[in-house]
Amino acid sequence: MEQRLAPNTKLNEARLCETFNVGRMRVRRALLLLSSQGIIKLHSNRGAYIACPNKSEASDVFAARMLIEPPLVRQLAQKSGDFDLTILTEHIALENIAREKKERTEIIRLSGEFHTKLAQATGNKFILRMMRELVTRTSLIVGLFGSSENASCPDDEHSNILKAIQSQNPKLAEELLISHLNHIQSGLDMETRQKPQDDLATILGSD
Amino acid sequence: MEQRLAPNTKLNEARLCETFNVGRMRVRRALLLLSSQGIIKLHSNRGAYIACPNKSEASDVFAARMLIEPPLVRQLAQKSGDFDLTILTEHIALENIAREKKERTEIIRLSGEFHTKLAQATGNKFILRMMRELVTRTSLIVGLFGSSENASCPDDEHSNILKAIQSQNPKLAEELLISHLNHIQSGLDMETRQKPQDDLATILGSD
DNA sequence: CAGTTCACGATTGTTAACAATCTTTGTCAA
DNA sequence: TTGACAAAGATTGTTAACAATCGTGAACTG
Repeated sequence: MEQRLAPNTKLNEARLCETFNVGRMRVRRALLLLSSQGIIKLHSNRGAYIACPNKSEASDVFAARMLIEPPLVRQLAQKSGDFDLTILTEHIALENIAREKKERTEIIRLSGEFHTKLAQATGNKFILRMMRELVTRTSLIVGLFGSSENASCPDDEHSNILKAIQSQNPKLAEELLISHLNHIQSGLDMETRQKPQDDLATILGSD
Repeated sequence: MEQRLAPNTKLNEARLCETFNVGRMRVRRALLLLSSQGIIKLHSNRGAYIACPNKSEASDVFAARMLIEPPLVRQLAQKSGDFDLTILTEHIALENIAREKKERTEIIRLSGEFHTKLAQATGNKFILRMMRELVTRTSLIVGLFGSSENASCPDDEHSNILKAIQSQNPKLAEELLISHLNHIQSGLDMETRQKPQDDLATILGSD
């Protein structure tokens, strides 16, 4: 989610055991769950690799988000009184702080998390889960196809979307979100892949 | 999915090993995956149980479907030329056959599968996966709260939805689907739970 | 007789050794 | 030098034994 592990990076079981000080069972359970979410791919007898979405899968993710998120924000805006929007206002504040401090990985993480929290605001567990998956996959895709500067969402689009929701303007909120998703997608270069990567231990070792 | 296992049924590991002639590892992997999809619940040190959705979770599932499916069929109807609808026409045929033969479990399975195939028709893997999960959960819910006669979807609503899609009438398709979902939901009695159940082996043994 | 405690049995969680598979490296020959 | 082949090493998959936990029922006490 923070793009510290590039697609196709191999996740060695023994390495992970040492890194996190757990037995192989835990590691394998985690890998299985991650693969069920499409975050990694398990190749039989060959190990686990960070998923490397192709063009088709990438457009599937965006198509799915285009299907789900617009009705979602519309619903939030329509009955904004029914929902708890404080998570969202607090989140915008966090994003601003991170942007001031220029904490790159934090900005990336929060950019995705905003969309997750939109789903969270509905109070619907399933919508939240679906959104989590879609956002995670989007992170992977942006890491693969995105140019480095716009890896995060454009500066104040999140804030504007939230304002539209708060002012109970469903139409505007929906439009802003659609163009926001379009911005993200158009910032990608689907032809050229970004740098590959390795040396797993040093990356995860910082925890 | 066929409602052969009632909610809260315990899934004993040793039993499953015998039933399917596999080692414990396979069984535990399967249970972990099923729990990640919310089909079963894993209680620490106490085992796996078929999920037993409460009222809140049930309404979450229907709310999620209400959010996703209407835009989905609208999209199918708008560009029905872009999609392969043969799966759906063939499916309707299967449903009719099963209904003639009065094969109850088959009807239930196919009723859910229609909605899955709507998602499949878009060709979008993620939408398909989400729909699969939602349909599965719906099966559980119908099994729990549904009166026995309308456990399946009303007779020709699926057929009408498909016709609306084929005739490229997005508005009608969306309306039909919404009222279809409403029919399913209103057929539920959220207060009284249906029969519990046990004896796992005989149920799964038929395979 | 009701309620509590304890111990046993059953079931799940974990570990470690073993088996199977793949990758790599080294050797040989063309 | 390049290719194929073989053996060694590394990594994943599986199995079985062990440890920990929980539920149940019997025994005991008030």
